[in-house]
Amino acid sequence: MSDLQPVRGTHDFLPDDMRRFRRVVEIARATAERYGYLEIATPIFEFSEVFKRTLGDTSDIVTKEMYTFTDKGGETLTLRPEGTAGIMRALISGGLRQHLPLKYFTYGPMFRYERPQAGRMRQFHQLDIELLGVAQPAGDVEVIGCGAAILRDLGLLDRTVLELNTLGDSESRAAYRQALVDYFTGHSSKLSQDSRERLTRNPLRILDSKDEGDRALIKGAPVFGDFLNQASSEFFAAVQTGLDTLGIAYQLNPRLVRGLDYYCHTAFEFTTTELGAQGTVMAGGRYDGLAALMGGPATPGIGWAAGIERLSMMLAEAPKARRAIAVVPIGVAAETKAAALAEQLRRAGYAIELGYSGNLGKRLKRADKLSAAAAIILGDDELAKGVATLRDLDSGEQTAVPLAELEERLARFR
RNA sequence: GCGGGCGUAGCUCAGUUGGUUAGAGCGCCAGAUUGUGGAUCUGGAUGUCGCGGGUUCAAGUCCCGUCGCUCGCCCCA
Repeated sequence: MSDLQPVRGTHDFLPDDMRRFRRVVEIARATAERYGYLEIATPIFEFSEVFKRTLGDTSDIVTKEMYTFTDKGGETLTLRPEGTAGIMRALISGGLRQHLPLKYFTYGPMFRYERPQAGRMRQFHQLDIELLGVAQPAGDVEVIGCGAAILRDLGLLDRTVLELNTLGDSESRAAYRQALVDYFTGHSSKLSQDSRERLTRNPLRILDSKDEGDRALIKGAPVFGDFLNQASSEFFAAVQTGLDTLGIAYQLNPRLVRGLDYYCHTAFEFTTTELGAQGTVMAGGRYDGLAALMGGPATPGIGWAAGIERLSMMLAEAPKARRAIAVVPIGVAAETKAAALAEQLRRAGYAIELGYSGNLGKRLKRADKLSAAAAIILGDDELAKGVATLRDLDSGEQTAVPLAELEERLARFR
């Protein structure tokens, strides 16, 4: 393996990629702010226990996908595979419970040792929204509504489908889980290899199997609705009513399951058919049991994570870079003057490109390549008269402008 | 972790049943144009043929391994 290759599953963000990335983050941040979510950031690594305890011993993330290492002090640390556990840790360790309810927005890199695929990287980036301390279904509705609003503001909402399900409370889920295990154990000889393993690890996952044989069996499987206790049913009904009120379209998907153990009640995913196998663009749910799982006081929570790269891929075009203005000196004397002028204009708020070498033609060519909006040409003729030649690079028109008036005459190229 | 497809110039690709110095378009550089970009014309440079090994007189081409990308499974955002 060459040292000059990027590490498998990582990639560089070049300016075009970075502008897409920033558009996603900036729109998400602005929209989340309108919903009252405040931006925070937590470390990208934590003590491994933070993730081990919360994500469940059987999840693939914990059993084979974590980037775990020992630091020089002998501590076992893990590069975060997801964002929620770190935020919950911050809530507990920072004594933030006294301020509940809390509404946080964050984004940043996550790390999972997975087989890379389009839309699936070993270092990838997520947006994250968490609403902590709200046990009411109104919280679920707001969190989903905020996610929908971000997708709408990105122009992507009508290219996704919101799938919705409930996992019930722990009592309902335990009963249903047992019923599923009983049912599938009775037919285990007909189950696929994958699903036989899921039977012990995460039986709910079998419902989501793509195997044809499994699907036939699933048709006869117990239905979760029959196992939801009254409280869980009412909670789910309230969430649906809330979404209806806001005019947020969704499809009920009884096979929608969460990968992580701490979820309960509402589970949802915004999915698209445009990204191949990695169709989930934003997903989340309620995690009332998480805080207790971490050893803190019980604190209800609901949130979602969205894949920034996946959203970026759906953006039709990279946003355009800001168009600069090129300062083009001709000759040694002008060169010095140009540097000073460039600095002056930058301080005044303009984006200035200063070619570093070459004659007039070369520098204009470079300005054109950068898609500069205008060029300020400074030569001996101009210096003698105390003017600059201002050239509009779109129309080709150019005029002599006294240096003292340059700043204001540039305003239309800002 | 499992299965399929693919790696030739910066990019998109061509390269006949193995056969001399590996090609095209786009892009890049230079000149036509020493004070005027985009268009055009002329010229130029592209390259460990992913990497390593094997077969052969001879390998971009065949075989094995490996790395990477990709599609699906798994998992998940």
